[in-house]
Amino acid sequence: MTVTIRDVAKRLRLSITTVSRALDGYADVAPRTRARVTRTARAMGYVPSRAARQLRRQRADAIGYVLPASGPHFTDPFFSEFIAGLGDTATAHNLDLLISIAPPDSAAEQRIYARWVQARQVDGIVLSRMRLRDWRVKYLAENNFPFVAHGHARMRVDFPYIELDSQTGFAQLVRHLGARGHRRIAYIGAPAKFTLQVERWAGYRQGLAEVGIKFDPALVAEGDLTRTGGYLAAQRLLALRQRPSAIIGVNDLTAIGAMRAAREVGLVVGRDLAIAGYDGTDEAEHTDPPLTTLKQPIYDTAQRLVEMLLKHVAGEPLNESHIIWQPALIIRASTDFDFK
Amino acid sequence: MTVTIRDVAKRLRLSITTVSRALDGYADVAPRTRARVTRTARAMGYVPSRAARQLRRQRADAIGYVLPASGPHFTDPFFSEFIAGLGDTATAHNLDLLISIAPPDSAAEQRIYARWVQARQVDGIVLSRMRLRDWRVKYLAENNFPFVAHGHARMRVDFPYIELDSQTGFAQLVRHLGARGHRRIAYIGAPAKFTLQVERWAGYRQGLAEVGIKFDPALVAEGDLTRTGGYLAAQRLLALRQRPSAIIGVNDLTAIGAMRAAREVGLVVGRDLAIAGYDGTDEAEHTDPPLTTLKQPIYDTAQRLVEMLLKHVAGEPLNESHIIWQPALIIRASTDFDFK
DNA sequence: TTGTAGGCGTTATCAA
DNA sequence: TTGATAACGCCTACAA
Repeated sequence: MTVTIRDVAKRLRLSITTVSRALDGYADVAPRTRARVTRTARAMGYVPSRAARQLRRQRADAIGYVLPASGPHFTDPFFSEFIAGLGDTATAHNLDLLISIAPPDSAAEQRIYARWVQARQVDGIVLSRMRLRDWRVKYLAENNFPFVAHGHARMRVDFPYIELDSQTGFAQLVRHLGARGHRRIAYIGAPAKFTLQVERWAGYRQGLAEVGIKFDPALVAEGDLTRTGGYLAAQRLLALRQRPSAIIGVNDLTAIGAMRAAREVGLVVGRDLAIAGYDGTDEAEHTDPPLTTLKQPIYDTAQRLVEMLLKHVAGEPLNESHIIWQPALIIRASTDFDFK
Repeated sequence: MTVTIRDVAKRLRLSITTVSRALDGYADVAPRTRARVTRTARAMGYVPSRAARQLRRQRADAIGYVLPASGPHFTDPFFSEFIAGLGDTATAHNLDLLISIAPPDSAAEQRIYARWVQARQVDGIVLSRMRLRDWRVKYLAENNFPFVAHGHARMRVDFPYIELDSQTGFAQLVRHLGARGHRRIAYIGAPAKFTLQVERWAGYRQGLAEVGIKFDPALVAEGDLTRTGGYLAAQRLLALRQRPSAIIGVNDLTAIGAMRAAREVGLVVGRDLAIAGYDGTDEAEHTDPPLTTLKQPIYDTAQRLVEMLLKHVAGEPLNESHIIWQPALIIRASTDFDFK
C-alpha cells in the first residue's frame, strides 16, 4: 500500500533510525548516506504518516478555526478572505487548517472546541467574532490551550489578539457624515453580546457627540450582520416619519442590505440617502453606488494571527501580543455628496 | 495532563481493553460495566486521541477540500456557502474538514494533494471547479484515492460527481433574453480549461441558435470568475461601437462586475442593458437592480457530496454516482424588462 | 556514524 | 464477560 519509513529502510538496508534522522536533517548522518536516503525516499514517494508523527511528537501540526455560521446561506465575504489568509499562512508553515462551522454560543460550538482540545486534534485555535463575555476564552484558558483572537473580550483573561480600532473609525465616519450636512444619522448594529457591536456603537456615539448631534434612540436598529438583517432593519428606519438622511451599517453586509431597502422605497443612495459600512471587502466596491466603508486588512490580520499563534504554541514570547490597527475610511459615492 | 484511556481504566480497575470496548459499544460487555465506564469516562473528560485512533485504525476520519483561491482577496460567496455545507455535514458525521488554499494548477496545489494522499491525512477529497483535463482526477484515480467532485472532467476516468446542467440553464436564459427583445447578447466567460466554462458557453451558443441569433465573436469576452474580471471584460464590451443590449456573466461575480462597468458609462441596468449571472448566491439578490441568475443549490450539493464521499470511502455502492441537477432561472429586475 | 529498543494511545486478536 | 498482548508508524535515548 502506502510506503512507510520501514520500506525505505529495507530498500536501503539501513535502520529505520538512520532513515528518520537523515530525513529530519540531523547532523550525525554521513553525507553520502543522507543523499542516498533522500533520493530513495523521494523516488519511493515516501511521506511520513501524519498520525504516527502526531502520536509520537504529541502535537498535531494543525490549527483550528470555527466559522460562526448563521445558517445554510452563509456568504459573508469577510470570512472568505479571512480563511484565505489562515489557509495560506498555515500551508506556508506546513500546518493543516481544520475548519468547523457552528452558530455562536450553540451547543454544537461547545462540542467542537471540546473535541479539538481534548483529542488534541489541533495545536492552537484562532477565534473571531468575539463576545464580551466569551465562554471560549474561559474554556481555552482554563485548559491552558493556545489561542489567539481577532478582537478582544472583556474578561480578566489575557490573551494575544489583533483588533481594529473600530471606535475611532466609526467616530471618524460620523464626522465625515456630519461635515456633509447630515443631522439624522442612523445606526444598524448587531446583537450586543458581540465585542464589535459595543465598540462600533461607542464610535457612533462618540462621533455624534463630536459633531454635536443629539443622540436619538429612534434612529437605532439591530441587525444580525447579514444582508437580510440590514435590509429588514433599514426598512423600519426608512418608514419613520422623520427618516434618517444617513445610515451606518455595523458591517458591509448590513449596509448592503440597507441599500436595497432604500432603493425599494425609491430613495437614491448617494443623493437622497447616505449609507456606509465596515469591513472593506470587494463586494462593497461593486455596489451601486460604491459603498463608503472602513477597510480593515482582513487577509493580513489572518496571516499575522497564525504567526502569533505559532509562536504562542512554541512557547516563544510575543513582542507584541495586543496589536491594534486602524481601519481606513474609504469614502465612496454612497456618502460622497452634500446633503440638502 | 490530558486524560487517556489508561487513566480511565486505572480509576475503574478495569483493563484498557474493556474500557475501549465499552465505549465503542461492543456487545460483549456487561451492561453494568458499560454504565460505569461511560459515566466515569465522561466525568473524567476522556476523549480518545485522534492521532492514536488514526494510527491504529488506519483512517483519518477527515476529509479534505482545496479552495481554488485566486489571490489574497478571495471573496466568492459561492465558496462560503459550499464550505458551510461541507463543514456542517462533516461535523454531523463526526469528521474533520481540512481546508487548504491553492490556485488551480499551481505547484502548491500539487503539493497539497500529494501530502494528503501520501500521509493519509484525509480519507477522501472533495473536488470543485473541475477542469476538462484535470490532473487531480488522474492523480487520485491512479492512487486509488476516494474522491467526489462538483462537476465532471472530460476524461476516461469514472468518478462520482454532482453537476448542474448549466448548458440547459444558459440556453434557457438566452431564450428569456431573446423573448424580451435582445438580439445582441454578449457573454463574459472564464478560461477555457474549466469545465464550467465549456458547458455554460455551450448553453449560450445553444440558446442563440434556438432563438435564431447569429453568433458574433465580438460579443464574447473572457473574465476570471471575479468581480474585477467581469468589470474589465464588460468595459471592453460596452466600448464597442455596436454594443450589446444584454450581457451574460459566467457566474454572479462576473455579472456584478459588469453591472458596475455599465453604471460607470451611464447605462441603467434593467432598462438600457440587461445583465444576468449564474450561482444564485445571496449577493445577487441585493444588487441594484437585483440580478437575474441561475440558482444552484450550493449548500445541498456540498452536503450530498460529503455523503457520497463517505459511502465511497466505506466501499458501499452508490445508487447514484452521477447526479445532475437543474439550475433554476430566477428572473429579477436586471433583465425583467422589454428592450426597445 | 549507525543501530536497538521503547513507547506515544488506541484497537483488534486471542486466550482465559 | 474480561484481560494480556501485539501492532499501527514514527521518533529518540542510549548503546554499539
